[in-house]
Amino acid sequence: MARSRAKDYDDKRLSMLHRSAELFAASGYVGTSMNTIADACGVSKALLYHYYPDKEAILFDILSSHLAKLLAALRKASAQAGDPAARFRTIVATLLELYRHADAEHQVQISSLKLLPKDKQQPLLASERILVGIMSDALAAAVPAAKQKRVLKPLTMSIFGMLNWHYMWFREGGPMTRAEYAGFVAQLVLAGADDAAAAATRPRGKAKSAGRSRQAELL
Amino acid sequence: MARSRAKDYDDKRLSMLHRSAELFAASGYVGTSMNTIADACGVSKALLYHYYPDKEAILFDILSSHLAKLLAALRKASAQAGDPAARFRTIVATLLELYRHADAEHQVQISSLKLLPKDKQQPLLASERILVGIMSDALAAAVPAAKQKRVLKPLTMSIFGMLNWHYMWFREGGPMTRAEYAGFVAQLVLAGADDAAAAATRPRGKAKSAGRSRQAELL
DNA sequence: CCTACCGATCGGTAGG
DNA sequence: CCTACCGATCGGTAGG
Repeated sequence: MARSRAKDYDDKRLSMLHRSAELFAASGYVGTSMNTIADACGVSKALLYHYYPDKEAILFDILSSHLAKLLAALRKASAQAGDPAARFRTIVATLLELYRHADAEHQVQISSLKLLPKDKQQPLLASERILVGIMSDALAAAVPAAKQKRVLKPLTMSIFGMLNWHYMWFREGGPMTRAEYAGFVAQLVLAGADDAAAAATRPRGKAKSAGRSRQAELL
Repeated sequence: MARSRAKDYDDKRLSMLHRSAELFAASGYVGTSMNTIADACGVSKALLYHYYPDKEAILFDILSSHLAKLLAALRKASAQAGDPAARFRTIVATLLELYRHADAEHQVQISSLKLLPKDKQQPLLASERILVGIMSDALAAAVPAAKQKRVLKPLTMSIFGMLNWHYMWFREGGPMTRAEYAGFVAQLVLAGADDAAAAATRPRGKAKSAGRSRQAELL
């Protein structure tokens, strides 16, 4: 029964990984002891050390499996057929949907990735950069202004800002569904980015309204 | 010389507070020891305990003085004369400008406020709620769609998402100045929010372009 | 304002 | 001889 044993082993490992992420998210990485993790997972500390050589390996596994999931899904979404705007919308919706059960992993990524030694950070940061690149490429195809070099990065990071901040306030059963909020963010960008890019070239300008600045852009 | 003694005391306290925020931002609250803080500030641990009764008091002071600064500046900005769009732009620019020298405090707010006991969190969360309220009010006045109850919170939090995420990527000397990025964010919202609000009512819709969805909104 | 410490708890490992 | 695990405890360091 080596096969089913291995499966149990992996199920248990994944469940321990998620529980650890929840504890790290709530109390911080250093603030969560191996004893606490073991207790919360209902295993002995010795068993915990059977799965992971040390605490750092747990943190690394949380982040690398989280980022691997995001990367696989966004690669798939960005390869879909259809026009650039639809592809951009799909990428935004896919990312927000992936966050549904990964709030803890997401918070750990934000606040604890930097606690790893540099050499363990490196492959994780590389994955993050690829994710950003997928979003940037989709934007450059879907939004005219995003083709300007000075606009692409701020616009890309604005979208990650909106999506990556959602864990702070978004609640299931709130004013919008998850899919609705994804549509909201995507459309905010599709409808507003060109105007925003024009506005950012003259930050001291006293444009009286969005309408006026839209006209200015069209000149 | 009680006066200048008091001044020195306060200068020293503020400088220790900022240095502590930097250490907390880099290594986490639990991951930063009182010995490390004392060494980094060039004082003995005993002197550190002369300024603060315990480690928790340092964290609380970092957050409460940071939030007090934000609150005072945003109250002033929201009281300015002018049309609603200009006031909204000013609020966004003010917030981003305040973040210029407060990256560490900002990161500590995001990742360590929750480590305080509930009763110490409470006044800080109340300040955060007032900040959100100032932004919401400015939005409701400047953006037609923001008057819809289901739109106001997601839109408000999208703006905080963009602004509060900037520490992750924004660098002085990058593609945009701070003021330019503030103008970019404000205009993205002013030009795109009404479209976005319309899009979020039918997230599965396959609108072919921003133009089409703008028309749909006007019907 | 320092050195010398404390009770407790940390991450990690022993024997079986 | 291996793996999967346990109760107990190691040497060092934390906040105070």
